[in-house]
Amino acid sequence: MDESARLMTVLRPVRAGNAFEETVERLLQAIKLGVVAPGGKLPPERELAVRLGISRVTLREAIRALSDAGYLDVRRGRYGGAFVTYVPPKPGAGELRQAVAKMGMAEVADALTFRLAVECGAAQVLAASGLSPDQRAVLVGRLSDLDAAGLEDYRRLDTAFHLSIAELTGSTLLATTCADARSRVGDLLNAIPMLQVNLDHAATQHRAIVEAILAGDPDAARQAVAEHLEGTAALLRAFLS
Amino acid sequence: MDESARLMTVLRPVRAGNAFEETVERLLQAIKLGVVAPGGKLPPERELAVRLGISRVTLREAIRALSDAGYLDVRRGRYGGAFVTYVPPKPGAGELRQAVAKMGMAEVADALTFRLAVECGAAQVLAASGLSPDQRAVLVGRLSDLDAAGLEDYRRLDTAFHLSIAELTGSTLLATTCADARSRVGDLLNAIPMLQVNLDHAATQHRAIVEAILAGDPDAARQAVAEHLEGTAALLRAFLS
DNA sequence: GTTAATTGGGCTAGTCTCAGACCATTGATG
DNA sequence: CATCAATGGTCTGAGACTAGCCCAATTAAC
Repeated sequence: MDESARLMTVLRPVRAGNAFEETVERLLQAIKLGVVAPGGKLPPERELAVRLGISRVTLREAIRALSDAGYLDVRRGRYGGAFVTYVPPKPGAGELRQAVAKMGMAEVADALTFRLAVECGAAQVLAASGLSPDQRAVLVGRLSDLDAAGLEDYRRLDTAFHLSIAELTGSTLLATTCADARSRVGDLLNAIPMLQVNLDHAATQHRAIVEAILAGDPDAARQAVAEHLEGTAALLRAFLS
Repeated sequence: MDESARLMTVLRPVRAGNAFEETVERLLQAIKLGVVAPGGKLPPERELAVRLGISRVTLREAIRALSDAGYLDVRRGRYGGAFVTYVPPKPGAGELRQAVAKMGMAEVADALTFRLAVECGAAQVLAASGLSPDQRAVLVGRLSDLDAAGLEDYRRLDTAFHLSIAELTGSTLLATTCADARSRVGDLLNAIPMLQVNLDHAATQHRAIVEAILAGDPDAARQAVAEHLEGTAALLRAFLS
Protein backbone atom coordinates (compact mmCIF):
# COMPACT_ATOMS: atom_id res chain seq x y z
CA MET A 1 0.00 0.00 0.00
CA ASP A 2 2.28 2.77 1.23
CA GLU A 3 5.90 3.30 0.39
CA SER A 4 7.17 0.81 2.98
CA ALA A 5 5.01 -1.90 1.43
CA ARG A 6 6.82 -1.37 -1.84
CA LEU A 7 10.15 -1.73 -0.02
CA MET A 8 8.96 -5.10 1.24
CA THR A 9 8.00 -6.08 -2.30
CA VAL A 10 11.29 -5.23 -3.94
CA LEU A 11 13.80 -5.80 -1.16
CA ARG A 12 12.74 -9.34 -0.54
CA PRO A 13 15.14 -12.31 -0.27
CA VAL A 14 17.35 -12.70 -3.30
CA ARG A 15 17.33 -16.46 -2.91
CA ALA A 16 14.50 -18.73 -1.87
CA GLY A 17 16.94 -21.12 -0.20
CA ASN A 18 20.23 -22.85 -0.86
CA ALA A 19 21.02 -24.49 -4.19
CA PHE A 20 19.98 -27.91 -2.96
CA GLU A 21 16.55 -26.78 -1.80
CA GLU A 22 15.83 -24.80 -4.93
CA THR A 23 16.85 -27.74 -7.08
CA VAL A 24 14.56 -30.12 -5.21
CA GLU A 25 11.74 -27.63 -5.66
CA ARG A 26 12.35 -27.33 -9.37
CA LEU A 27 12.51 -31.06 -9.99
CA LEU A 28 9.38 -31.52 -7.92
CA GLN A 29 7.70 -28.92 -10.11
CA ALA A 30 8.66 -30.84 -13.25
CA ILE A 31 7.35 -34.07 -11.75
CA LYS A 32 4.11 -32.72 -10.33
CA LEU A 33 3.28 -30.69 -13.43
CA GLY A 34 3.74 -33.88 -15.41
CA VAL A 35 6.42 -32.31 -17.61
CA VAL A 36 8.10 -35.65 -17.14
CA ALA A 37 5.27 -38.18 -17.18
CA PRO A 38 5.13 -41.08 -14.72
CA GLY A 39 7.52 -43.76 -15.94
CA GLY A 40 9.41 -41.13 -17.91
CA LYS A 41 13.08 -40.38 -17.45
CA LEU A 42 14.83 -37.21 -16.38
CA PRO A 43 17.67 -36.05 -18.62
CA PRO A 44 21.11 -37.47 -17.73
CA GLU A 45 22.70 -35.85 -14.70
CA ARG A 46 25.45 -34.12 -16.63
CA GLU A 47 23.01 -32.52 -19.05
CA LEU A 48 20.48 -31.65 -16.37
CA ALA A 49 23.13 -30.01 -14.19
CA VAL A 50 24.08 -27.74 -17.08
CA ARG A 51 20.45 -26.85 -17.79
CA LEU A 52 19.77 -26.00 -14.15
CA GLY A 53 23.02 -24.10 -13.88
CA ILE A 54 24.25 -26.08 -10.88
CA SER A 55 26.98 -28.58 -10.20
CA ARG A 56 26.42 -32.27 -10.63
CA VAL A 57 27.13 -32.79 -6.94
CA THR A 58 24.25 -30.55 -5.89
CA LEU A 59 21.94 -32.04 -8.48
CA ARG A 60 22.73 -35.52 -7.26
CA GLU A 61 21.91 -34.54 -3.69
CA ALA A 62 18.52 -33.31 -4.86
CA ILE A 63 17.86 -36.44 -6.91
CA ARG A 64 18.90 -38.55 -3.93
CA ALA A 65 16.40 -36.71 -1.72
CA LEU A 66 13.57 -37.21 -4.22
CA SER A 67 14.55 -40.83 -4.65
CA ASP A 68 14.43 -41.35 -0.87
CA ALA A 69 11.05 -39.61 -0.80
CA GLY A 70 9.72 -42.04 -3.39
CA TYR A 71 9.36 -39.65 -6.32
CA LEU A 72 12.13 -41.15 -8.41
CA ASP A 73 13.66 -44.51 -9.14
CA VAL A 74 17.33 -44.24 -10.04
CA ARG A 75 18.98 -46.92 -12.12
CA ARG A 76 22.63 -47.19 -13.09
CA GLY A 77 24.27 -48.24 -16.31
CA ARG A 78 23.52 -47.52 -19.92
CA TYR A 79 19.80 -46.86 -20.52
CA GLY A 80 19.61 -46.10 -16.80
CA GLY A 81 18.65 -42.77 -15.30
CA ALA A 82 16.18 -41.20 -12.88
CA PHE A 83 12.67 -42.48 -13.63
CA VAL A 84 9.53 -40.82 -12.29
CA THR A 85 7.56 -43.12 -9.99
CA TYR A 86 5.33 -40.44 -8.50
CA VAL A 87 1.59 -40.72 -9.07
CA PRO A 88 -0.71 -38.00 -7.69
CA PRO A 89 -2.43 -39.08 -4.45
CA LYS A 90 -6.08 -40.07 -4.52
CA PRO A 91 -8.20 -36.98 -4.02
CA GLY A 92 -9.81 -36.43 -0.64
CA ALA A 93 -10.63 -33.76 1.89
CA GLY A 94 -7.84 -34.99 4.17
CA GLU A 95 -5.21 -34.33 1.54
CA LEU A 96 -6.66 -30.91 0.95
CA ARG A 97 -6.64 -29.82 4.58
CA GLN A 98 -3.09 -31.07 4.81
CA ALA A 99 -2.01 -29.13 1.74
CA VAL A 100 -3.73 -25.99 2.95
CA ALA A 101 -2.22 -26.35 6.40
CA LYS A 102 1.25 -26.57 4.90
CA MET A 103 0.74 -23.34 2.95
CA GLY A 104 -1.44 -21.29 5.24
CA MET A 105 -4.71 -19.69 4.27
CA ALA A 106 -3.19 -16.38 3.21
CA GLU A 107 -0.75 -18.08 0.90
CA VAL A 108 -3.53 -20.15 -0.65
CA ALA A 109 -5.53 -17.02 -1.40
CA ASP A 110 -2.41 -15.38 -2.82
CA ALA A 111 -1.71 -18.34 -5.09
CA LEU A 112 -5.28 -18.51 -6.37
CA THR A 113 -5.36 -14.77 -7.09
CA PHE A 114 -2.01 -14.98 -8.78
CA ARG A 115 -3.08 -17.84 -11.00
CA LEU A 116 -6.31 -16.10 -11.93
CA ALA A 117 -4.47 -12.95 -12.97
CA VAL A 118 -1.71 -14.51 -15.04
CA GLU A 119 -3.83 -17.11 -16.79
CA CYS A 120 -6.47 -14.55 -17.71
CA GLY A 121 -3.71 -12.27 -18.92
CA ALA A 122 -2.18 -15.01 -21.04
CA ALA A 123 -5.51 -15.97 -22.63
CA GLN A 124 -6.30 -12.37 -23.37
CA VAL A 125 -2.91 -11.74 -24.97
CA LEU A 126 -3.16 -14.88 -27.05
CA ALA A 127 -6.67 -14.01 -28.23
CA ALA A 128 -5.52 -10.53 -29.19
CA SER A 129 -2.64 -11.88 -31.25
CA GLY A 130 -3.39 -13.32 -34.66
CA LEU A 131 -2.85 -17.06 -34.33
CA SER A 132 -1.11 -18.97 -37.10
CA PRO A 133 -2.75 -22.16 -38.38
CA ASP A 134 -0.07 -24.16 -36.55
CA GLN A 135 -0.88 -22.45 -33.29
CA ARG A 136 -4.57 -23.04 -33.74
CA ALA A 137 -3.84 -26.70 -34.38
CA VAL A 138 -1.81 -27.03 -31.20
CA LEU A 139 -4.53 -25.45 -29.11
CA VAL A 140 -7.28 -27.59 -30.60
CA GLY A 141 -5.09 -30.65 -30.27
CA ARG A 142 -4.52 -30.09 -26.59
CA LEU A 143 -8.22 -29.66 -26.07
CA SER A 144 -9.09 -32.93 -27.77
CA ASP A 145 -6.28 -34.71 -25.90
CA LEU A 146 -7.94 -33.57 -22.72
CA ASP A 147 -11.41 -34.58 -23.88
CA ALA A 148 -10.12 -38.05 -24.70
CA ALA A 149 -8.23 -38.43 -21.42
CA GLY A 150 -8.97 -41.06 -18.81
CA LEU A 151 -9.01 -40.23 -15.10
CA GLU A 152 -5.43 -41.40 -14.94
CA ASP A 153 -4.08 -38.73 -17.28
CA TYR A 154 -6.62 -36.00 -16.68
CA ARG A 155 -4.63 -33.75 -14.35
CA ARG A 156 -1.51 -33.93 -16.47
CA LEU A 157 -3.32 -33.12 -19.70
CA ASP A 158 -5.34 -30.39 -18.01
CA THR A 159 -2.06 -28.81 -16.96
CA ALA A 160 -0.70 -29.25 -20.47
CA PHE A 161 -3.75 -27.51 -21.92
CA HIS A 162 -3.53 -24.53 -19.59
CA LEU A 163 0.20 -24.11 -20.02
CA SER A 164 -0.12 -24.29 -23.80
CA ILE A 165 -2.08 -21.07 -23.78
CA ALA A 166 0.77 -19.21 -22.13
CA GLU A 167 3.39 -20.91 -24.29
CA LEU A 168 1.56 -20.02 -27.49
CA THR A 169 1.89 -16.32 -26.70
CA GLY A 170 5.58 -16.78 -27.44
CA SER A 171 6.55 -15.13 -24.18
CA THR A 172 8.97 -17.24 -22.18
CA LEU A 173 8.43 -15.06 -19.13
CA LEU A 174 4.69 -15.58 -19.30
CA ALA A 175 5.06 -19.32 -19.80
CA THR A 176 7.35 -19.75 -16.80
CA THR A 177 5.10 -17.54 -14.68
CA CYS A 178 2.02 -19.58 -15.53
CA ALA A 179 3.90 -22.79 -14.82
CA ASP A 180 4.91 -21.33 -11.47
CA ALA A 181 1.36 -20.25 -10.72
CA ARG A 182 -0.01 -23.65 -11.62
CA SER A 183 2.48 -25.55 -9.50
CA ARG A 184 1.60 -23.38 -6.50
CA VAL A 185 -1.97 -24.61 -6.57
CA GLY A 186 -1.11 -28.09 -7.82
CA ASP A 187 -1.40 -29.88 -4.49
CA LEU A 188 -4.72 -28.21 -3.86
CA LEU A 189 -6.14 -29.26 -7.23
CA ASN A 190 -5.01 -32.83 -6.69
CA ALA A 191 -7.13 -32.94 -3.54
CA ILE A 192 -10.36 -32.17 -5.40
CA PRO A 193 -12.30 -35.34 -6.27
CA MET A 194 -12.92 -35.67 -9.98
CA LEU A 195 -16.66 -36.05 -10.26
CA GLN A 196 -18.15 -36.56 -13.69
CA VAL A 197 -20.34 -33.48 -13.27
CA ASN A 198 -17.31 -31.31 -12.62
CA LEU A 199 -15.35 -32.82 -15.47
CA ASP A 200 -18.20 -32.19 -17.89
CA HIS A 201 -18.50 -28.65 -16.66
CA ALA A 202 -14.76 -28.10 -17.03
CA ALA A 203 -14.84 -29.55 -20.56
CA THR A 204 -17.51 -27.04 -21.55
CA GLN A 205 -15.46 -24.20 -20.12
CA HIS A 206 -12.30 -25.39 -21.83
CA ARG A 207 -14.15 -25.37 -25.11
CA ALA A 208 -15.40 -21.85 -24.45
CA ILE A 209 -11.84 -20.70 -23.78
CA VAL A 210 -10.54 -22.16 -27.02
CA GLU A 211 -13.42 -20.73 -29.01
CA ALA A 212 -12.88 -17.24 -27.62
CA ILE A 213 -9.17 -17.40 -28.36
CA LEU A 214 -9.70 -18.71 -31.88
CA ALA A 215 -12.33 -16.02 -32.46
CA GLY A 216 -9.76 -13.39 -31.45
CA ASP A 217 -11.96 -12.05 -28.68
CA PRO A 218 -9.79 -11.01 -25.69
CA ASP A 219 -12.71 -10.11 -23.45
CA ALA A 220 -14.49 -13.39 -24.05
CA ALA A 221 -11.24 -15.27 -23.49
CA ARG A 222 -10.60 -13.43 -20.23
CA GLN A 223 -14.14 -14.09 -19.06
CA ALA A 224 -14.03 -17.76 -19.98
CA VAL A 225 -10.76 -18.36 -18.14
CA ALA A 226 -11.94 -16.34 -15.13
CA GLU A 227 -15.15 -18.31 -14.96
CA HIS A 228 -13.27 -21.60 -15.22
CA LEU A 229 -10.74 -20.75 -12.51
CA GLU A 230 -13.33 -19.22 -10.22
CA GLY A 231 -15.23 -22.46 -10.52
CA THR A 232 -12.22 -24.43 -9.40
CA ALA A 233 -11.59 -22.01 -6.55
CA ALA A 234 -15.23 -22.36 -5.49
CA LEU A 235 -14.87 -26.15 -5.38
CA LEU A 236 -11.83 -25.72 -3.17
CA ARG A 237 -13.61 -23.40 -0.78
CA ALA A 238 -16.52 -25.82 -0.62
CA PHE A 239 -14.19 -28.59 0.49
CA LEU A 240 -12.65 -26.37 3.13
CA SER A 241 -15.91 -25.60 4.91
CA MET B 1 4.86 -25.86 -28.02
CA ASP B 2 5.66 -29.54 -27.85
CA GLU B 3 6.78 -31.53 -24.85
CA SER B 4 10.43 -30.56 -25.17
CA ALA B 5 9.47 -26.89 -25.03
CA ARG B 6 7.90 -27.50 -21.66
CA LEU B 7 11.13 -29.14 -20.51
CA MET B 8 12.94 -25.95 -21.45
CA THR B 9 10.44 -23.92 -19.50
CA VAL B 10 10.63 -25.84 -16.26
CA LEU B 11 14.18 -27.15 -16.28
CA ARG B 12 15.70 -23.72 -16.65
CA PRO B 13 18.57 -22.40 -14.48
CA VAL B 14 17.70 -22.32 -10.78
CA ARG B 15 19.87 -19.26 -10.29
CA ALA B 16 20.14 -16.21 -12.52
CA GLY B 17 23.73 -15.66 -11.43
CA ASN B 18 25.84 -15.59 -8.28
CA ALA B 19 24.67 -13.85 -5.11
CA PHE B 20 26.60 -10.69 -5.94
CA GLU B 21 25.06 -10.31 -9.39
CA GLU B 22 21.55 -10.98 -8.21
CA THR B 23 21.95 -8.48 -5.40
CA VAL B 24 23.16 -5.78 -7.76
CA GLU B 25 20.17 -6.48 -9.96
CA ARG B 26 17.73 -6.24 -7.09
CA LEU B 27 19.15 -2.98 -5.75
CA LEU B 28 19.15 -1.56 -9.26
CA GLN B 29 15.49 -2.53 -9.52
CA ALA B 30 14.69 -0.66 -6.31
CA ILE B 31 16.55 2.39 -7.54
CA LYS B 32 15.19 2.44 -11.08
CA LEU B 33 11.62 1.77 -9.99
CA GLY B 34 11.96 4.71 -7.64
CA VAL B 35 11.12 2.58 -4.61
CA VAL B 36 13.90 4.56 -3.02
CA ALA B 37 13.54 8.06 -4.44
CA PRO B 38 16.57 10.08 -5.59
CA GLY B 39 18.21 11.52 -2.48
CA GLY B 40 16.61 8.80 -0.39
CA LYS B 41 18.54 6.32 1.70
CA LEU B 42 18.74 2.55 1.52
CA PRO B 43 18.14 0.69 4.78
CA PRO B 44 21.28 0.12 6.91
CA GLU B 45 23.51 -2.67 5.63
CA ARG B 46 22.82 -5.00 8.50
CA GLU B 47 19.07 -4.73 8.09
CA LEU B 48 19.19 -4.87 4.30
CA ALA B 49 21.38 -7.96 4.34
CA VAL B 50 18.79 -9.74 6.48
CA ARG B 51 15.95 -8.66 4.20
CA LEU B 52 17.74 -9.86 1.10
CA GLY B 53 18.79 -13.06 2.80
CA ILE B 54 22.48 -12.59 2.03
CA SER B 55 25.61 -11.86 4.04
CA ARG B 56 26.73 -8.34 4.71
CA VAL B 57 29.94 -9.01 2.83
CA THR B 58 28.09 -9.81 -0.38
CA LEU B 59 25.72 -6.89 0.08
CA ARG B 60 28.64 -4.54 0.57
CA GLU B 61 30.24 -5.74 -2.64
CA ALA B 62 27.02 -4.98 -4.51
CA ILE B 63 26.68 -1.55 -2.91
CA ARG B 64 30.31 -0.86 -3.74
CA ALA B 65 29.68 -1.73 -7.38
CA LEU B 66 26.64 0.56 -7.57
CA SER B 67 28.56 3.30 -5.82
CA ASP B 68 31.40 3.00 -8.33
CA ALA B 69 28.84 3.08 -11.14
CA GLY B 70 27.43 6.33 -9.81
CA TYR B 71 24.08 5.10 -8.59
CA LEU B 72 24.77 5.52 -4.89
CA ASP B 73 26.64 7.84 -2.58
CA VAL B 74 27.83 6.06 0.55
CA ARG B 75 28.50 8.02 3.73
CA ARG B 76 29.87 6.70 7.02
CA GLY B 77 28.90 7.48 10.59
CA ARG B 78 25.61 8.03 12.31
CA TYR B 79 22.92 9.31 9.94
CA GLY B 80 25.10 7.99 7.15
CA GLY B 81 24.11 5.30 4.70
CA ALA B 82 23.81 4.61 0.98
CA PHE B 83 22.01 7.50 -0.71
CA VAL B 84 20.49 7.29 -4.17
CA THR B 85 22.14 9.67 -6.63
CA TYR B 86 20.74 8.12 -9.80
CA VAL B 87 18.47 10.21 -11.96
CA PRO B 88 16.93 8.68 -15.09
CA PRO B 89 18.77 9.71 -18.27
CA LYS B 90 17.22 12.27 -20.56
CA PRO B 91 14.99 10.53 -23.06
CA GLY B 92 16.24 10.10 -26.59
CA ALA B 93 16.31 7.64 -29.46
CA GLY B 94 19.98 6.91 -28.80
CA GLU B 95 19.24 5.66 -25.31
CA LEU B 96 16.46 3.53 -26.65
CA ARG B 97 18.50 1.84 -29.33
CA GLN B 98 21.16 1.18 -26.74
CA ALA B 99 18.66 -0.33 -24.31
CA VAL B 100 17.12 -2.48 -27.02
CA ALA B 101 20.53 -3.58 -28.22
CA LYS B 102 21.43 -4.72 -24.71
CA MET B 103 18.28 -6.83 -24.45
CA GLY B 104 17.78 -8.07 -27.98
CA MET B 105 14.59 -7.71 -29.98
CA ALA B 106 13.11 -11.03 -28.89
CA GLU B 107 13.60 -10.21 -25.24
CA VAL B 108 12.00 -6.81 -25.70
CA ALA B 109 8.92 -8.39 -27.26
CA ASP B 110 8.82 -10.94 -24.47
CA ALA B 111 9.00 -8.26 -21.80
CA LEU B 112 6.26 -6.17 -23.40
CA THR B 113 3.96 -9.17 -23.76
CA PHE B 114 4.66 -10.22 -20.21
CA ARG B 115 3.87 -6.79 -18.84
CA LEU B 116 0.68 -6.56 -20.85
CA ALA B 117 -0.54 -9.89 -19.54
CA VAL B 118 0.23 -9.42 -15.86
CA GLU B 119 -0.93 -5.81 -15.59
CA CYS B 120 -4.18 -6.56 -17.36
CA GLY B 121 -4.63 -9.55 -15.11
CA ALA B 122 -4.01 -7.46 -12.01
CA ALA B 123 -6.45 -4.75 -13.05
CA GLN B 124 -9.09 -7.30 -13.89
CA VAL B 125 -8.70 -9.08 -10.55
CA LEU B 126 -8.80 -5.82 -8.63
CA ALA B 127 -11.92 -4.68 -10.48
CA ALA B 128 -13.61 -7.99 -9.77
CA SER B 129 -12.88 -7.74 -6.05
CA GLY B 130 -14.99 -5.41 -3.95
CA LEU B 131 -12.71 -2.53 -3.02
CA SER B 132 -12.82 -1.12 0.50
CA PRO B 133 -13.10 2.65 0.92
CA ASP B 134 -9.45 2.73 1.99
CA GLN B 135 -8.40 0.93 -1.17
CA ARG B 136 -10.43 3.27 -3.33
CA ALA B 137 -8.77 6.21 -1.60
CA VAL B 138 -5.28 4.84 -2.25
CA LEU B 139 -6.04 4.31 -5.93
CA VAL B 140 -7.56 7.76 -6.39
CA GLY B 141 -4.69 9.28 -4.41
CA ARG B 142 -2.06 7.72 -6.65
CA LEU B 143 -3.90 9.00 -9.68
CA SER B 144 -4.03 12.58 -8.43
CA ASP B 145 -0.37 12.37 -7.35
CA LEU B 146 0.43 11.49 -10.92
CA ASP B 147 -1.77 14.24 -12.35
CA ALA B 148 -0.02 16.77 -10.14
CA ALA B 149 3.47 15.51 -10.96
CA GLY B 150 6.13 17.54 -12.70
CA LEU B 151 8.32 16.06 -15.42
CA GLU B 152 10.91 15.35 -12.76
CA ASP B 153 8.75 12.92 -10.80
CA TYR B 154 6.52 11.65 -13.58
CA ARG B 155 8.17 8.29 -14.25
CA ARG B 156 8.43 7.44 -10.57
CA LEU B 157 4.81 8.27 -9.83
CA ASP B 158 3.65 6.54 -12.98
CA THR B 159 5.40 3.41 -11.74
CA ALA B 160 3.86 3.90 -8.30
CA PHE B 161 0.40 4.16 -9.84
CA HIS B 162 0.74 1.00 -11.91
CA LEU B 163 2.25 -1.02 -9.09
CA SER B 164 -0.48 0.10 -6.70
CA ILE B 165 -3.04 -1.75 -8.78
CA ALA B 166 -1.21 -5.02 -8.29
CA GLU B 167 -0.53 -4.33 -4.62
CA LEU B 168 -4.17 -3.55 -3.92
CA THR B 169 -5.16 -7.05 -5.04
CA GLY B 170 -3.51 -8.22 -1.83
CA SER B 171 -1.47 -10.80 -3.72
CA THR B 172 2.22 -10.55 -2.92
CA LEU B 173 3.05 -12.82 -5.84
CA LEU B 174 1.17 -10.59 -8.24
CA ALA B 175 2.78 -7.45 -6.84
CA THR B 176 6.31 -8.80 -7.19
CA THR B 177 5.55 -10.10 -10.67
CA CYS B 178 4.25 -6.72 -11.82
CA ALA B 179 7.27 -5.00 -10.29
CA ASP B 180 9.47 -7.44 -12.16
CA ALA B 181 7.60 -6.87 -15.41
CA ARG B 182 7.82 -3.12 -15.03
CA SER B 183 11.54 -3.11 -14.32
CA ARG B 184 12.15 -5.20 -17.43
CA VAL B 185 10.75 -2.46 -19.64
CA GLY B 186 11.97 0.40 -17.44
CA ASP B 187 14.99 1.35 -19.51
CA LEU B 188 12.85 1.34 -22.63
CA LEU B 189 10.24 3.62 -21.12
CA ASN B 190 12.90 6.04 -19.93
CA ALA B 191 14.01 6.46 -23.51
CA ILE B 192 10.62 7.72 -24.69
CA PRO B 193 10.47 11.52 -24.77
CA MET B 194 7.69 12.91 -22.60
CA LEU B 195 5.66 15.05 -24.97
CA GLN B 196 2.70 16.91 -23.57
CA VAL B 197 0.37 15.23 -26.06
CA ASN B 198 1.43 11.81 -24.85
CA LEU B 199 1.20 12.79 -21.19
CA ASP B 200 -2.33 14.09 -21.68
CA HIS B 201 -3.29 10.94 -23.50
CA ALA B 202 -1.80 8.81 -20.75
CA ALA B 203 -3.64 10.83 -18.10
CA THR B 204 -6.95 10.14 -19.83
CA GLN B 205 -6.17 6.45 -19.99
CA HIS B 206 -5.12 6.35 -16.35
CA ARG B 207 -8.41 7.89 -15.40
CA ALA B 208 -10.28 5.33 -17.50
CA ILE B 209 -8.44 2.53 -15.72
CA VAL B 210 -9.34 3.87 -12.29
CA GLU B 211 -12.95 4.42 -13.25
CA ALA B 212 -13.31 0.89 -14.56
CA ILE B 213 -11.78 -0.58 -11.43
CA LEU B 214 -13.90 1.55 -9.11
CA ALA B 215 -16.97 0.61 -11.14
CA GLY B 216 -16.12 -3.06 -10.60
CA ASP B 217 -15.99 -3.78 -14.31
CA PRO B 218 -13.22 -6.33 -15.04
CA ASP B 219 -13.65 -6.21 -18.80
CA ALA B 220 -13.47 -2.43 -18.94
CA ALA B 221 -10.44 -2.48 -16.64
CA ARG B 222 -8.70 -5.05 -18.80
CA GLN B 223 -9.47 -3.06 -21.95
CA ALA B 224 -8.32 0.21 -20.45
CA VAL B 225 -5.00 -1.20 -19.28
CA ALA B 226 -4.48 -3.03 -22.58
CA GLU B 227 -5.15 0.15 -24.53
CA HIS B 228 -2.77 2.13 -22.34
CA LEU B 229 0.08 -0.36 -22.57
CA GLU B 230 -0.43 -0.94 -26.28
CA GLY B 231 -0.13 2.81 -26.71
CA THR B 232 3.20 2.83 -24.93
CA ALA B 233 4.38 -0.14 -26.96
CA ALA B 234 3.35 1.62 -30.15
CA LEU B 235 5.40 4.69 -29.16
CA LEU B 236 8.38 2.42 -28.61
CA ARG B 237 8.00 0.76 -31.98
CA ALA B 238 7.70 4.17 -33.62
CA PHE B 239 11.03 5.20 -32.12
CA LEU B 240 12.66 2.04 -33.31
CA SER B 241 11.81 2.55 -36.96
C1' DG C 1 33.50 19.61 24.20
C1' DT C 2 32.18 15.03 25.55
C1' DT C 3 29.34 11.31 24.99
C1' DA C 4 26.84 7.76 23.01
C1' DA C 5 24.31 5.79 19.40
C1' DT C 6 24.34 4.60 14.69
C1' DT C 7 26.38 3.44 10.73
C1' DG C 8 29.94 1.87 7.25
C1' DG C 9 34.65 -0.82 6.96
C1' DG C 10 37.21 -4.96 7.56
C1' DC C 11 38.82 -9.58 9.19
C1' DT C 12 38.49 -14.69 10.04
C1' DA C 13 37.06 -19.34 10.43
C1' DG C 14 33.83 -22.41 8.64
C1' DT C 15 30.36 -24.12 5.27
C1' DC C 16 28.38 -24.47 0.71
C1' DT C 17 29.08 -25.04 -4.15
C1' DC C 18 31.61 -25.95 -8.16
C1' DA C 19 34.54 -27.97 -12.03
C1' DG C 20 36.73 -31.76 -13.44
C1' DA C 21 38.60 -36.11 -13.26
C1' DC C 22 38.11 -40.98 -12.54
C1' DC C 23 35.47 -45.40 -11.09
C1' DA C 24 31.46 -48.77 -11.38
C1' DT C 25 27.49 -50.65 -13.50
C1' DT C 26 24.43 -51.85 -17.07
C1' DG C 27 22.74 -53.81 -21.32
C1' DA C 28 22.36 -53.58 -26.50
C1' DT C 29 25.20 -55.16 -30.15
C1' DG C 30 28.21 -57.80 -32.79
C1' DC D 1 30.33 -64.07 -24.60
C1' DA D 2 33.19 -59.91 -25.14
C1' DT D 3 32.88 -55.09 -26.22
C1' DC D 4 31.79 -50.52 -25.54
C1' DA D 5 28.94 -46.55 -25.07
C1' DA D 6 26.00 -44.33 -21.84
C1' DT D 7 24.98 -43.53 -17.43
C1' DG D 8 25.15 -43.15 -12.27
C1' DG D 9 28.77 -42.98 -8.15
C1' DT D 10 32.75 -40.85 -5.88
C1' DC D 11 36.63 -37.90 -4.70
C1' DT D 12 39.46 -33.57 -4.47
C1' DG D 13 41.06 -28.93 -4.56
C1' DA D 14 39.55 -24.25 -5.31
C1' DG D 15 36.44 -20.51 -4.95
C1' DA D 16 32.07 -18.31 -3.29
C1' DC D 17 29.31 -17.21 0.59
C1' DT D 18 28.21 -16.79 5.34
C1' DA D 19 28.00 -15.62 10.49
C1' DG D 20 29.98 -13.20 13.85
C1' DC D 21 33.04 -10.17 15.69
C1' DC D 22 35.53 -5.81 16.30
C1' DC D 23 37.22 -1.22 14.38
C1' DA D 24 36.45 3.61 12.46
C1' DA D 25 33.83 7.56 11.46
C1' DT D 26 30.16 10.72 12.11
C1' DT D 27 26.86 13.69 14.39
C1' DA D 28 22.78 14.81 17.42
C1' DA D 29 22.21 15.64 22.15
C1' DC D 30 23.69 16.92 26.45
